[in-house]
Amino acid sequence: MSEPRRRTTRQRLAVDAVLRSTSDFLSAQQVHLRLREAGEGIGLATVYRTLGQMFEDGRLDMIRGIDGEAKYRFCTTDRHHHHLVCRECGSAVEVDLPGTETWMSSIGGDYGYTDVSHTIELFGRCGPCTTRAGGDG
Amino acid sequence: MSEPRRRTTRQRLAVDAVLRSTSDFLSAQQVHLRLREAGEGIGLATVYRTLGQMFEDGRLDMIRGIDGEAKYRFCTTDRHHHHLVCRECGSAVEVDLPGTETWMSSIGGDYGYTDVSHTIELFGRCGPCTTRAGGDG
DNA sequence: CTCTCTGCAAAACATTTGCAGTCGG
DNA sequence: CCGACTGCAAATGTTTTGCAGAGAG
Repeated sequence: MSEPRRRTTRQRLAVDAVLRSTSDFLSAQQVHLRLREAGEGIGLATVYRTLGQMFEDGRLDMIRGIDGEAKYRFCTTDRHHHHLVCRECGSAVEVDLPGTETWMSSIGGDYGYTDVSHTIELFGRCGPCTTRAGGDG
Repeated sequence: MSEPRRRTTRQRLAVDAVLRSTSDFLSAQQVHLRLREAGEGIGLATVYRTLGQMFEDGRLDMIRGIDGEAKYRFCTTDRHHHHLVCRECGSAVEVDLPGTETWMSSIGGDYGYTDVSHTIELFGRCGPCTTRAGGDG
């Protein structure tokens, strides 16, 4: 029942550092690539395992990209919140959707559902990318 | 430019029938399994291709399950809407979230984002499953 | 010393693609 | 007849797992 103790290893610190160095969501593959580029010797499997553990420990936010791959980022707050992610450059901002929690739960109740959770993801084009893209997609 | 003509084949009709026989979201694998069980000779690839085409033609709704796999269901309405899916049995109901479209767009605008789209998925435990599960999760 | 963590490669999965034969219109 | 459709299997790409050795506490 009790979760195993987590050790402080170089690999773990490296993954931690990569996530801290950006505010964007990164997939395990992306984290692994950055680590390799930085000269850190680390296996892909280790990155997957580490990310998964950090997520379970509640230290990371996880969203699913449009293709369904998991992407992670450090939690900025401990409150439940959502993200507005740029479809082009990947930058993301945390957005607060006041009243959503209550609203979603009540809707579930209307249909007789209990233990309702939700996934809300906003995708758009950020200011810089909008300017860059111009009027034609 | 013009999309290719779609032919009426036995396989296509079979996939169509499976989707019509339920109100739940089914993955390509699930559709394939049901077809096989029903004695329909059909390849997995064909199911994937057919489902993909039907989705492109706007005849199916697609959501991503918790594990990230694509699941499809017939569109009941042509309006944009969301789904409340039972985490245990997979049954789903379409829910209308009045004002959400406008709200989401305006939030995107607050952060300088344009062309904002959203993904909202509600997961819960339906009435029957709640009763069945009791107090222990 | 003990037990978690690591790396590598194979495994497990979902989904896509190449190709030659089939069949709808 | 023409070419879209089909099945199969190989190819892809992501994530998980088995196992023996390394290192944290």
